Parts: sequence; structure tokens; C-alpha cells
Amino acid sequence: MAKPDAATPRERYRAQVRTEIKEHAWEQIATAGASALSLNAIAKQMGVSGPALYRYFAGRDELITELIRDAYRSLADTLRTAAAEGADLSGLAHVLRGWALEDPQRYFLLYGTPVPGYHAPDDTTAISSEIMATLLTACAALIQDAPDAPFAAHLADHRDWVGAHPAPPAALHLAMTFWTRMHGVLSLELAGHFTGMRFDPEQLFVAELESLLRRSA
Amino acid sequence: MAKPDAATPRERYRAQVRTEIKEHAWEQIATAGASALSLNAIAKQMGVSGPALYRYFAGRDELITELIRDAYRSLADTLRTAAAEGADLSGLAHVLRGWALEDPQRYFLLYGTPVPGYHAPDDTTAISSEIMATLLTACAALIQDAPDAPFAAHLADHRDWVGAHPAPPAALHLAMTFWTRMHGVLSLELAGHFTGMRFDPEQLFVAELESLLRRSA
DNA sequence: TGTACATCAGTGAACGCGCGTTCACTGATGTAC
DNA sequence: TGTACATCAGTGAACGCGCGTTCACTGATGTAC
Repeated sequence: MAKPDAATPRERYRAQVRTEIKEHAWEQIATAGASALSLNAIAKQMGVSGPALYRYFAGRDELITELIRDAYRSLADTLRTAAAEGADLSGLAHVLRGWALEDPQRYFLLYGTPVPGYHAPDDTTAISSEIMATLLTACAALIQDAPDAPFAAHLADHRDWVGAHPAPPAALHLAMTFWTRMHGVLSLELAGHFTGMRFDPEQLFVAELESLLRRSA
Repeated sequence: MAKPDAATPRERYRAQVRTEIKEHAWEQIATAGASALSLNAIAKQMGVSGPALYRYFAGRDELITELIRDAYRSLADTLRTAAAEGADLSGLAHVLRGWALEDPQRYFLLYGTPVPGYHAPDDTTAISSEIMATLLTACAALIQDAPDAPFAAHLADHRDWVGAHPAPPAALHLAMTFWTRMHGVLSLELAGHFTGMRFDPEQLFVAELESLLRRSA
């Protein structure tokens, strides 16, 4: 009886322990930031000796790389699913915000302070442009026939980042602007830069979102 | 002969060594990020034993705190000086961008990923609102009598962060938007998120800046 | 169904490292008479 | 101007810590006949 994709018990066990390790890693990142992530600390938390983890990850770097990959995947899937269920650009914005608030340090692992010298593996940039494609499709749906601003033209001349997406220049511009504006509000909010001031960050987020939609109409 | 503010030679020496320590600290941060900053490494770089630095800083935390303070001061002074020399909001934007590009890790020390649990000392928030005041003045100069958007009204209801600044609601809104939009572009640019894509980040920055000025006219 | 063997998860000891920080000290620099 | 004393910068040894990572090993789990 040939079971096509059946995992052996050992394989299932391995996969399960790997996820358990990652869960503890995320907890630790949420508590003390990514730079404080330690294999030994995770092992202790799991009630297991330090070297045991080397059965599951080649080392600290591989673990972090995989966490980054997972985070990108999670965001890409969350957005793609929402889009498939009919969310427009505005809907995607709120999905993005929800995903970020869910675990701020996970957001910062992707879009926060870079570690000088570290270079993300290739496949994460693939997921990253999958995200851009989702946004881009939602943007294209909003563009009727807006006049192309100079920067939109410039973007259209350098559209390597969109792959083969057939979006008009104005949509490229809108997607780019969407990304930077949402990130601008979100990252300052998550970093706590609005806490002293008493206004509601969500209202700022919505105001920025509306400024985008107004422009594209 | 009472010299009012004359520093003794020893005081001058102390001040000089303190600055030298900080310079090496910045070098180290630029090279490996703030989380990798180490007193012993600085000492070694200065050709001096580790404990020697404790004559100048109570410990690692005090050094970092002072670096943050200095960075805020530097940004506040840079903007204030530019404003005093006649720079308008657009001018301030380019000054801000220049300051950020000069030392990305310094920018991230202020506006990048927060370390969970760390709380900035009170005086840095004072400098931070000094920065906001400079921006706000430049914004107020641009506002003729724009209709107040809902969020501007909300901001005006919670204007704790502006101190006693007599700016109209629309100017508050503009300042806030200026901050988040410029940060959105800058932080993604400095973190290298545009490197794969081939367009020119400065053109995006300028496009965002123009979208602001257009709105305020 | 039972035995013989291979696979592999996890252990404990060990290595070398760099960290922040303390302490008692030496020796140079400044101060007071 | 010269001597006596206080101040203080910097040293070297030491403490305890946690880190990533390697290695030879035990013992349980799965596989083949």
C-alpha cells in the first residue's frame, strides 16, 4: 500500500518538535526582542538539554532565518486569503494592521531595524514580492484612469519588483505609497512613539488610508 | 580671579575622553548594530583596559542612554538650525533625510525596533517634542485656511504633545502626516527594502513630500 | 510473532569565548602651604 | 620655588554568567528477516 505523502511517525514527531521550538522562540522574541533569542534558553524552557536542539536546527542562524521565512509566509497568506475573500485595498490595510498588532516584534523582525551584514535568503524576497503582488492587484482594481504622476512613470520604468504583473503605472505608484504610508504609521505606533501623545493611532491610520483612496478615485 | 565657567584641565580631559568613547561606540553601532555594543570592545579599540571606562560611564546602560540623548539632540539641533536659516517644510524634509542617510543606525536607534522593556528617560521625550515643535511651526506657515478633516479635529482634542504651540488643527494634522510619511519612506529605504527594486528612493521621498504640500495649499 | 540490527533523539561533559562588573592597587597629576 | 598631601585615571586579576557549538555516549524507537 503506497501512501503517497504519508509522513512516518518519526517525521511527524520531528515536525512537531520543530514547531514547538519555534513557538518558544516567538515567545522569547516577543518578550525580549530578536537579538536576545538564545538556543539554550529555549532548551531550558522546553525542559531539555541545550545540544538537543541541534537535531532540529543547524544552529541559531538557521532558526532565525526560518522564523523570518515563517513570518513572511504568515503575512503573505493572511493578505492573500483576505483578498480571495473579497477584501479591497482598504480591507487589506486593516488586515495588515491586525497582523502587525497581533505580534509587534514579528512585524519588526520583517520591517524593523536591520542587522548590518545580515542578508535575507532569496526565497524570502520571493514571498515579499508575492505580498506586493497581492497589494498591487488590489490597487489596480481601484485605478480607473488616473493621470500618471512623474514618480509613477519612474516606477513603471523600473518595474523589476512586480514580476509580470500587468498593472498600470498609477497602480504601481499607489501600491508603493500604500506600503510606505501604512508602514510609517504602523511602525511608529508599534514602537510606542505615540504613547505620550493622547490621540488614537487607529484614527491616524484610517486617515492615511483615506488619503490614499481619495487620490486614486 | 574667578573664572566663571572655566573647566579645570581634568574636567576638560574627562569630557574629551567621554566623547572619544562615544565616537567609538557610534562606530561600533554603525558596524554591528546597537545590540552588539560592548564596553570591553570599545576599551580594546581605545587601547585601554575594560574597567577604565567605568571612570566615565556608570555602565553600558548609561552609555546607551546618553547616545540616544545625543542623537535626539543632534536631530533637533539640525532641524532647528535649518528652520532658523529659513528652511520651509520641504527644506526640513531634505534636512531630515540627509541626517538619516548620514548614519542609518543612528536613525534606527531613535525610530527603529524598540527593545521590549526599555523605557527612554524623560528628557529625551522633551527633545522629541522640541523636534515636533519645529516641524509644527513649519507646517503652520503653510496652512492658510484648509478645512479641518475629522482626524485634524481629533488631534486638536488631544494636543498634549504640542505643548503650548498655537497651531491650527490642520497644521497639527499636517505635522503628524509629515512625520509618518517621511518615516515610512526613510525607514524602509534605510533598512534596504527597496534594494531589490530598481527605482530611486529619493524620487519616492520627494513624491511623498509633494503629496503633502499639495494637500496643504 | 520474535529476534537482530540500524536509526536516531536526547544527555552530560567540555571547549572557548566575550560579556558586564567589582576590587585593591599603582602611579601620575594637580593643590595647598 | 619646593615639599607634603590629596585626588583620581588606569591596571590586572578575578567573579559569575550565558552563549553557541562539538563530541562520545546511552537508550529508546522503528525496520528487516
